[in-house]
Amino acid sequence: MPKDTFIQLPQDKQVRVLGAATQIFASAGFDRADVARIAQAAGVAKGSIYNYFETKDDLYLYVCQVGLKAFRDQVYGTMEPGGDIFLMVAHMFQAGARFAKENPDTVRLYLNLSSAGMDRFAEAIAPEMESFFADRFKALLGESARRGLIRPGIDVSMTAFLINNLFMTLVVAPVSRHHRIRLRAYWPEEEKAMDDDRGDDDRIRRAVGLIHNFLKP
Amino acid sequence: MPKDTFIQLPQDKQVRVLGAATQIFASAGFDRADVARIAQAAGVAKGSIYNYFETKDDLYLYVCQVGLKAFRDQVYGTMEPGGDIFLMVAHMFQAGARFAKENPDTVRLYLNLSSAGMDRFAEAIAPEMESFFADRFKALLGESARRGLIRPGIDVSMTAFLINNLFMTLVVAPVSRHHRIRLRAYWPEEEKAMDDDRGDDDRIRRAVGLIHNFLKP
Amino acid sequence: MPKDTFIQLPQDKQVRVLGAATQIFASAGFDRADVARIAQAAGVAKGSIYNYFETKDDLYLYVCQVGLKAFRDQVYGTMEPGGDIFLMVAHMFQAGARFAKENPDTVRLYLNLSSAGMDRFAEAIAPEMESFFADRFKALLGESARRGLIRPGIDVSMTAFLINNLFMTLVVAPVSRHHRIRLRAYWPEEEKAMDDDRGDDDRIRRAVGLIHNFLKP
Amino acid sequence: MPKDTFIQLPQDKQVRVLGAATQIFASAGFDRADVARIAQAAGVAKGSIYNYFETKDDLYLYVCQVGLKAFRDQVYGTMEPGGDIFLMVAHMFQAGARFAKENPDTVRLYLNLSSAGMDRFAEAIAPEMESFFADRFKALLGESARRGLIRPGIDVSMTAFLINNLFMTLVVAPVSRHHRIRLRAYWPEEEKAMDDDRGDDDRIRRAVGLIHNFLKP
DNA sequence: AATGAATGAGGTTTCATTCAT
DNA sequence: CATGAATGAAACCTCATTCAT
Repeated sequence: MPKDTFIQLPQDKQVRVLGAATQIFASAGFDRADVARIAQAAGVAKGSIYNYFETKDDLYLYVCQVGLKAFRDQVYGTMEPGGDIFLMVAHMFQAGARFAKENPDTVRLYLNLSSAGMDRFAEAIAPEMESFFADRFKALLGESARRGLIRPGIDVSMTAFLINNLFMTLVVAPVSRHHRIRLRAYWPEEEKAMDDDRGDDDRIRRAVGLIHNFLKP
Repeated sequence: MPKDTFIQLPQDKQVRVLGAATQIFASAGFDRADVARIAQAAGVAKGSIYNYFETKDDLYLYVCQVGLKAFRDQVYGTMEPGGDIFLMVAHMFQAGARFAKENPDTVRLYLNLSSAGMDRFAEAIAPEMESFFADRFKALLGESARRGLIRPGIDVSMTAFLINNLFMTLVVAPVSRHHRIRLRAYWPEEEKAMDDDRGDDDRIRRAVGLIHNFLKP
Repeated sequence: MPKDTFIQLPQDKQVRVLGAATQIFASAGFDRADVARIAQAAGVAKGSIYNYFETKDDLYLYVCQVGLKAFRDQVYGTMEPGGDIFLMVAHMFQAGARFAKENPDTVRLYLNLSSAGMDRFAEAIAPEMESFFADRFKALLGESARRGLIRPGIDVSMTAFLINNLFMTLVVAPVSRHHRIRLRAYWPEEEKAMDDDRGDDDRIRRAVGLIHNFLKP
Repeated sequence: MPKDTFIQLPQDKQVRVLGAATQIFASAGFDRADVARIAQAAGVAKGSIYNYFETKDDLYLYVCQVGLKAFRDQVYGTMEPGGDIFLMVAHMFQAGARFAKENPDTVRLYLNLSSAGMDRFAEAIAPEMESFFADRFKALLGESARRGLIRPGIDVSMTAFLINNLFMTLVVAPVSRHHRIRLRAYWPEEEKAMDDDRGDDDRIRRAVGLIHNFLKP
């Protein structure tokens, strides 16, 4: 959805623009994000942004798409129906945690999709995005069940959904202030270590263990 | 956080203001919500809103607090450390589903807390809100474990967290367009019945069953 | 088309706003006219203009309507089917000339309706405006013919049109630079007296005489 | 006023640029006309326009001059002091009508000269343009009067002016929406046939007849 | 000479908040 | 206390013009 102009830009300028937009959209939210500030942060003129994208909406959409594609590649990239589901789950949570640590702003863009007034973006981005994981993981679960690698009689859709929920709440959500507060409500002893990711890592490891126990035959 | 003026208002006017604000904040989001439109929808003058609340922020905060208190009362209200945890979980999911169906806008206000630019509201509202359930449910789990009513050796914090997550994703989240899209990715056959709550109810019932199986000794 | 807010304004503020808008629209044209400058000239805040009118378009439309109504009242006001057509024509040209001298900006607004990009305004204003004179004058001509007061066998529509054209080119048009240049092409000896209206008055008197000769039986 | 660059361009590119500019200036008006869109419509780069002309103003001026020269050649071209004034008038109205039908955009450019904010263009174009006809026609009238071919004692300037006015309002003006609305006010029965030129042609024929009657001795 | 990306001033419109009535 | 007009700071977007390639 960028104009050709943007596509033909030198890579580094593209990166600067997307980076600035990601950062500002993620911290201010779509409405409070100022295109002029994005331009300034990217080191280009305000008008140039509009040479690259039709509207602020378009810019937001594209920034999301690019960010979430990177996320998908890094996190779900290796998922194949014939793969080992236990390895897969472990990889997914670890890769997700790494991605979230390195690109918290991108992850925030995803979280914003659930907010009021963002429906148009959710509509444009979410269907493909969410189906990507759902379809693959359901296939993987089905194939694993058929081969007797996991507990028989499992509800494939529900299981895939629950695992993804765990992923969302443990890996994705913690980039937001609100979810960190939630976590603190359950593990108040970690209050001091807000910026310490060991708590996160530990929780993730335990969640992965829990899933393994739940899945194994 | 309203001014005294608001407190001393006739009940019905208070209700009108809070209702209008809830509806407009929930559908437009905080930034796009127009104080003038809220006033108009409430049938009061724009200036009156500022007789009742210091700022738009304050109004938002109070609307959230009132809404979420109602939510809490209705959903978690009966939770006591000595109660039956199985009944409690069942009640919580059912009451939550009913509340969400009857007050989707209030639930949306809660969801918005996770968005970019809403940190100040999360900060003000979430700690008490989240602890309310976390503390009580952890106590209930602890007491139940001590009395041998649930499977021994359970990780209390993690279990409470997971159950709350399930609640969030199955009961709370579906009020948002984005989450409905997510659900459709896992249960695409329900595509036609987007507005049909039978799917929701069924998922919730199964989730409650799942929790029971997980908890029972 | 103004909002109620404008209608309920003190007369003098209404006058100031309409006056400023007329002046600036007339001198700069719709596109180059800056709402901020209109506000400033009217001594109100920029935002206030938008309390009074939905859009710049609406403001323009209303300014035209008010101005042209005044024009109509002053120039065509006394026209009645049973009146004396010779007196009527004389009055019309004299009153028109006076109005144009006293309110050149209003007259310019009318001239602008013929320009590219102004179709939407022409569409909204012209039909009623033009029919007002056309209908009345055709009725007057018809009645006069029936009573034998004017030359028989006259083409009523064409005659009304031609008289109105004369009015337009001699009375209305001279407020524009372009038409003054046209006039100079036909009466170059008056070059010195660009701001002198004696030339205008003289032409108008002669035109009225010409019409009388043409009409009289 | 184009740069040499433009003059040395292949004919067809010149034609494309002038055609595109004419079309867009005429439909959008000077201010709303976008140089980029003109370039695109002409199939040249935006920057190239500025290789051809100093400014947008210059482009507009030149487009007008070229268009109006064509108009003049086609309509007034054959006018000579010794010619037959009756033939001349008939030719002028017919040729004008044909030109307006074939080049309405060019004619619109002329009409725009009377608008607010276009004075600088009127100043540059109109004096020569208007004098061209005025001088020649006055000479023709004078010569005809001297030779006794037309009614004696005629007011040459006023007559030339009135004939030109008729030409303007019947031949030139109908390219504008506003003037078509005016026409409809006088001949409402033609409402259905807005795009039908028979009404125009008929009116023009009658006007020519009227002029002949007026002029003939 | 041709191209089209870059620029930034400028313009319309919105809206939280104030304040006189 | 209610009202709603007034305010002006932003914010999105446009576009004439420049300039490096």
